[in-house]
Amino acid sequence: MNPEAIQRSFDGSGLRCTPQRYAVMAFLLEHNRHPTAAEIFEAVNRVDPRSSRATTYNNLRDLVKAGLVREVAIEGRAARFDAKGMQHHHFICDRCGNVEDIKWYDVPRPGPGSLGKRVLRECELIFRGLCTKCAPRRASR
Amino acid sequence: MNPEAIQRSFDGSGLRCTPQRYAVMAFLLEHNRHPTAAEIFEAVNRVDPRSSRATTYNNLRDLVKAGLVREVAIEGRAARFDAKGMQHHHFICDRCGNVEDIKWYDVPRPGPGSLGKRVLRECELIFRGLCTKCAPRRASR
DNA sequence: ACTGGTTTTTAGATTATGTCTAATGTGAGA
DNA sequence: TCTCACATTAGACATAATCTAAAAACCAGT
Repeated sequence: MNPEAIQRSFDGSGLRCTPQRYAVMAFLLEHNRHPTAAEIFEAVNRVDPRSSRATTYNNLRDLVKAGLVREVAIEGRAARFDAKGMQHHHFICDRCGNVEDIKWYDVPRPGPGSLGKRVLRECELIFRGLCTKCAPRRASR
Repeated sequence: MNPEAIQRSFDGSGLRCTPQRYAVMAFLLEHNRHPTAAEIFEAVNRVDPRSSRATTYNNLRDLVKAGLVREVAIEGRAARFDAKGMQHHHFICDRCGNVEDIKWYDVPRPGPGSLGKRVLRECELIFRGLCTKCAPRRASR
């Protein structure tokens, strides 16, 4: 996604394109590392303009609410963030907690019988195990 | 699951069957409400014997490590716990954060091509939307 | 029953993560 | 230019969970 596209996605969600917000989005788009809020904060502050911690959290929240970014909660660790580019599934490493993308494929939805009156918005598949780096030393945590 | 079965499942994992640990497991088994650690702590302490907060957390961790209990991380909220009885999927409410069980059905696994050298342990499906209680007032958070 | 070693529990301090507050800054439209 | 809603900020605050160090419970072997 290029700068203008980021602009446009902000416009479409009624979000101003501030330098701080732009920096967060741009960082997420050019790293599919699924960083934590703390990592994003640090990264965008290694280059100007300076952004505060509160602003980083505010912007992440706004972007998630706008549907431009996905938040991934992980047991016992900080949440991770992920620009919603192409659809994909997630692989979460038991050992290091890193999140990696798995090529998207379609998932069968539950029958209306088991959903009842619930309103389904999305449906995500999460794989767990050991990532490429951790698999060799199949250690405990 | 009856008391002896709980005993046996503890034995099988090398965990002593202490009153505090038993209380946690029994509570999880008789409520499929997916309570938070705080709720479990409060609940087991409404009846004797008293269990401390640290012990509740310790025991939950032990049970998760032993594979008897599942932990479900939820964005912006406390983790929830779930005795692993029958296999099932999870529905997480966008509005109230409650977790509900969805009848299990088999999920296609990714091809070995997209997994690479990763070691797959499990594969869970998470549905999001509004639960039965929240669907009527389809509000924002 | 006593000993020694392991596991478990405990209260409270501590850490980690994220949110809130109140003041200040910024920019788009009248 | 004025105005007002939106953004940013530093630091206080809140919440969830973990850690620490000491005491207690438990078991196996004697």
